[in-house]
Amino acid sequence: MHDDPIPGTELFRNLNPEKQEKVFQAAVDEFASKGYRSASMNSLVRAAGISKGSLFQYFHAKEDLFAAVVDMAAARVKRYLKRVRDETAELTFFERLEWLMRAGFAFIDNHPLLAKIYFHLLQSGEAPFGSERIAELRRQGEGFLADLVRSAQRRGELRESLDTERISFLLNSLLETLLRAYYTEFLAPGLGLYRGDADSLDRWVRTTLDLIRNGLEER
Amino acid sequence: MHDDPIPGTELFRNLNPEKQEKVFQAAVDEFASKGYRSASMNSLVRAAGISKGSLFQYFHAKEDLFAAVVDMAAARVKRYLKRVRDETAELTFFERLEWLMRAGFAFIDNHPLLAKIYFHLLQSGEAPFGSERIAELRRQGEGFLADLVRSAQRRGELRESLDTERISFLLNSLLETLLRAYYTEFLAPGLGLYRGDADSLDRWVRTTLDLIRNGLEER
DNA sequence: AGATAGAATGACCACTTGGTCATAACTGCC
DNA sequence: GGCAGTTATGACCAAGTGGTCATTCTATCT
Repeated sequence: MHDDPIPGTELFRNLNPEKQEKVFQAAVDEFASKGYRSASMNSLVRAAGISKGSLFQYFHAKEDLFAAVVDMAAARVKRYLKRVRDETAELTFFERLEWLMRAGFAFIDNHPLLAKIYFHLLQSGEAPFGSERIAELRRQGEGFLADLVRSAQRRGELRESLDTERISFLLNSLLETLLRAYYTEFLAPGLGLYRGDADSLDRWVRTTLDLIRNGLEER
Repeated sequence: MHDDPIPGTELFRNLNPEKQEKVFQAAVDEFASKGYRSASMNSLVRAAGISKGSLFQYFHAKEDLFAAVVDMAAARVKRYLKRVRDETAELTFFERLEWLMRAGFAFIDNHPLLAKIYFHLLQSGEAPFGSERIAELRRQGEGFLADLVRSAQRRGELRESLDTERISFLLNSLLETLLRAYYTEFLAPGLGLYRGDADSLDRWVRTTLDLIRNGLEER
């Protein structure tokens, strides 16, 4: 369906797809559960059931393998953002935000490991490549939100006076926290967000949207 | 002024204060710049100018040393929260929030390394002890915000219908992101928050408070 | 069956890790 | 000075790291 370009050395790209998949999936598992630094090529190799020599013939270095995994995660996220944007073009700003949140939860349900890698990178900055790449990923997410805000302003749904860029950053921060807490145990202890069921997520979505829409002040 | 209890073994507690300070400061430096896992006792020992044997006589394990550093950071944060609460008791909710944010920036200016350790722990969960300790630190911060919200509700400043706990979580998320981005380069690329000057912080404070107070909807 | 090219292997390398412990150095007391 | 008790030291340990490469295996073609 989505022909992602195959990463790695020519040798790896010529491998039969099942073996490619097995190796790549083992890498995703390893990086998702331990992060870049603590991920171990030895344990990866053990899990994938191949020899260390082979792995290093498929990817020249740990760094390259991680970059390939991140590329894939980022591409998936981008596709999901694009889909939300296109499918909600006719809706109001707050309806679009709601869609975005629910699609985010669904994305985590469908790709829990990729989501973990993606958000972990965004939050920790722990990566072999420079932080420029990370900043770029952030801009991608916030730029998407900024587009939503601007087009809502044009339609008169949001106040014209808003500081679009800063507001997008703050919105992004709210959504990111929510999504991270959905799969991270200690982020929202006792608040029913971690692995929450549909009802619980519903309340979170409503509460968050209400804050963003109306603020807290009594009037 | 604040007599924090001295951590470590009896031997360490009997050391002359300058040496205590030298060792502890080296630990703070190391954990702040590398996080728990990647912090190296070898490099710490080098920086402190003592032998490895001595360090392990002062603290039995890396884990103990880290716990001592975290205890100190958490105690400082707690004191700073208490101070804000007491000194702003007469102000309105939004004035108090503003104080809280500005005091947060000042805290980072005064204790950049401790702040880094504290927030890194809260965000990454990377610690030798269980996540219960981390959850407890989170509850401390969010509980503080929840108190502010509730007392403002009693005074009629905020809507009664608010979901206090969830709102506190969201507010905490906003403030935490802002403070983290103040000392982290890649979190808000190109938005003038990282190491921002007084004017820039001013805009951020105003924009954030405006969102929290009024929301985004045109009315 | 034999030759050849391509792929798989794991012993091996230099290096780092947290932690130990026999020994050495220093201290105050008689 | 000689002794005793305390503190400092760094060589050493087992385990782990990312990465290499000479060797072996395997599949294909003649």
